[in-house]
Amino acid sequence: MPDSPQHLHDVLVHLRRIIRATDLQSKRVVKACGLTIPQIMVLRSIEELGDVTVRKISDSVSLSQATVTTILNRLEDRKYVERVRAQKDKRIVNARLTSSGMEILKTTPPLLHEKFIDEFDSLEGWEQTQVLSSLQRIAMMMDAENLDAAPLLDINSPDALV
Amino acid sequence: MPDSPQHLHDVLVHLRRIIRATDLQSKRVVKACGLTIPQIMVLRSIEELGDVTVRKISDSVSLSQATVTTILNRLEDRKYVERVRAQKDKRIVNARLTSSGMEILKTTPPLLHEKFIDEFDSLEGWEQTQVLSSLQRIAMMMDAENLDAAPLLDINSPDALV
DNA sequence: TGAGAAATGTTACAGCTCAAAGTATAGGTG
DNA sequence: CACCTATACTTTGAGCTGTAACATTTCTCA
Repeated sequence: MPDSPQHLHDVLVHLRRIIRATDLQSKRVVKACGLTIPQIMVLRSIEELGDVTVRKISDSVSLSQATVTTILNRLEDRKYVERVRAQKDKRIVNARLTSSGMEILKTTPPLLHEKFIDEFDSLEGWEQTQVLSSLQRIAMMMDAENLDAAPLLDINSPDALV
Repeated sequence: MPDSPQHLHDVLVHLRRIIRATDLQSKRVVKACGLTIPQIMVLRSIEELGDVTVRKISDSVSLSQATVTTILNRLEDRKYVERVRAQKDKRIVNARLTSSGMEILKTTPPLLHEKFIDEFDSLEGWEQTQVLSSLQRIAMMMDAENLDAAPLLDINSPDALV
């Protein structure tokens, strides 16, 4: 008989450790290149999507619109990003990388700690898949916005893993 | 052949979604009981450990000492917690729940979203185990402080979980 | 056409989070 | 005792994060 309350407590503990590790890694990355992880994620998102609205960035990096706005403020202050208001619909603001923005992106280190990358790489393929699918499963289960998303996923079926 | 870079990117994306979901859940909890998740975790930690030092709380909830101090400040302002300086060693501060603190703890909702709890409960035992061990694995791999911690853990053995 | 609803983004605010610097105390060694 | 180091905690500063309230613009439909 599974001890769910205990498991749920353990889930909480591990999540906290993961969140903390992420914060610590962000500090390390700042020391290495002067940008935080969220800043880099926003920059990369702009690089990948081209001129892009705040809303799209926000979806792409899983941050609220307000958070993206404040991050963009800082990036704009530092001339890594320009805001361009759309002609057609003046509500819309498009973010665009400056040349400095493109340059600085080249200097950014990996966003996951080297230790993580090494250990993840050293896992067997099926282990990587398992970790990834568990992570995805947790992300979906925690996502209270999309209440119906869960049934769609079926990565955990044993067949998919071999 | 596993596509590690892609997997690592996916790891990052899922982690961000999980962190965001945690933030959103904290806001929901605040509305329900007036306390944030970190505040509740600190209160619970004190409840569980009795009079306890800042350092021990910090270890127990995976937050830096500085963060725990600021959380304690707020909890003390609201009379949920008292600080008591130790007689023997005056550097040490022990945190203690007040009676209001004990009361408020009884009103706190679960820290994981109900949707998560339901879905987690509905998983097969082995699936819960797999999710949990993946989570633990990730937490360990991300923990750059304890470089040697990984080999110690053996929670993955099936016996421990059934 | 004109009022209200909807969409896009920003601002205000409160709280979380860390590292680094600072304060106070304790312990050890000459 | 005097100094030096280590420990426990707090303060400071900067950034992240969300919600709610706001301004602006666009859309809808009567």
